[in-house]
Amino acid sequence: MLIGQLSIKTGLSRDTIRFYEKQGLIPIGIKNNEFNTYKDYSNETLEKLIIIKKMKGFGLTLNEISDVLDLLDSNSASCENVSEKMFEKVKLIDHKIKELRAMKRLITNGIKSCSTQETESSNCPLIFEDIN
Amino acid sequence: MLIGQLSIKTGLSRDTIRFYEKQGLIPIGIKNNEFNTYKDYSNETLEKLIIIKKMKGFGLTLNEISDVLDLLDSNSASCENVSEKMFEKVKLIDHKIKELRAMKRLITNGIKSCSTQETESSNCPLIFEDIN
DNA sequence: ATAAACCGTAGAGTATAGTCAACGGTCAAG
DNA sequence: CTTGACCGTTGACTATACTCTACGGTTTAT
Repeated sequence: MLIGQLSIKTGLSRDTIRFYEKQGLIPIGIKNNEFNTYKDYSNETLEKLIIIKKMKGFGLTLNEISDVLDLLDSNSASCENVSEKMFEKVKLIDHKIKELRAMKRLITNGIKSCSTQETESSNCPLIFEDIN
Repeated sequence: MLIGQLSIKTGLSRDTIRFYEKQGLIPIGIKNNEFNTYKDYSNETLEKLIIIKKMKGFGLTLNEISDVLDLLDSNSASCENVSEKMFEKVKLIDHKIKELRAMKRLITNGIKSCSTQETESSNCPLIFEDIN
């Protein structure tokens, strides 16, 4: 099928599909018409795009999605292998959450030490004092 | 002082300092030597750079830091105003944490439904089935 | 005198994930 | 037969925060 059909069926824009094509997430469409330069895409490509959409919904980056699609291509997209990849992502998410919580603690501690000062000063210690 | 001194005193690279200068976070150094094109930076600029470093430690973006420095420039860097800015950031952080937790839930639910299947299939439902 | 160290500017490159515009060929409908 | 809808490619642009290179002038030390 042509890229327009792919776009309608997936809800992805043509530009986005072409971008994924260029990134190697989906195979390059085949030009098999002797009268034009239109590319033809297979049902497998459509399925890959649907998978990409789902994985994006999980918050995976395109690189991470690429890894999952590689499993598919090597016929090793078993629950075990896929779960493993997904678990790696969960660990990354946990790490980011920890970072954000540390950041928040740092700031709220700063605010606390700050609000005990008189508010009239235009030299708030939160920005002037050494890192606490 | 010259940029090299600024760099030594802050631990920021010259390139980074020049980048901040171009971004308007610090004022542009003044060329006041008639024999060269070297720029001179004030102590206020040095202090701003130190503040930038501290705010980066809090995880603020350069845009957010710019807002804080603006408070400083308008002589309104009171605890109240600074705390308000910081609290905005905390709200953003909370929002991101929520997003990440939702992402994690989605994935772990997927993994759970997946691991109940036999692991031999190379068509893991986690990537093939409709979004659950 | 010359080499090292420093200063300046402009512009390209990094990663992420597209989006948009320009330009040109093709296909289907009225 | 022409208009609109579709297709292709290339390249620029968005935001974030730098980093690096190239090129050329200056200052300092030996």
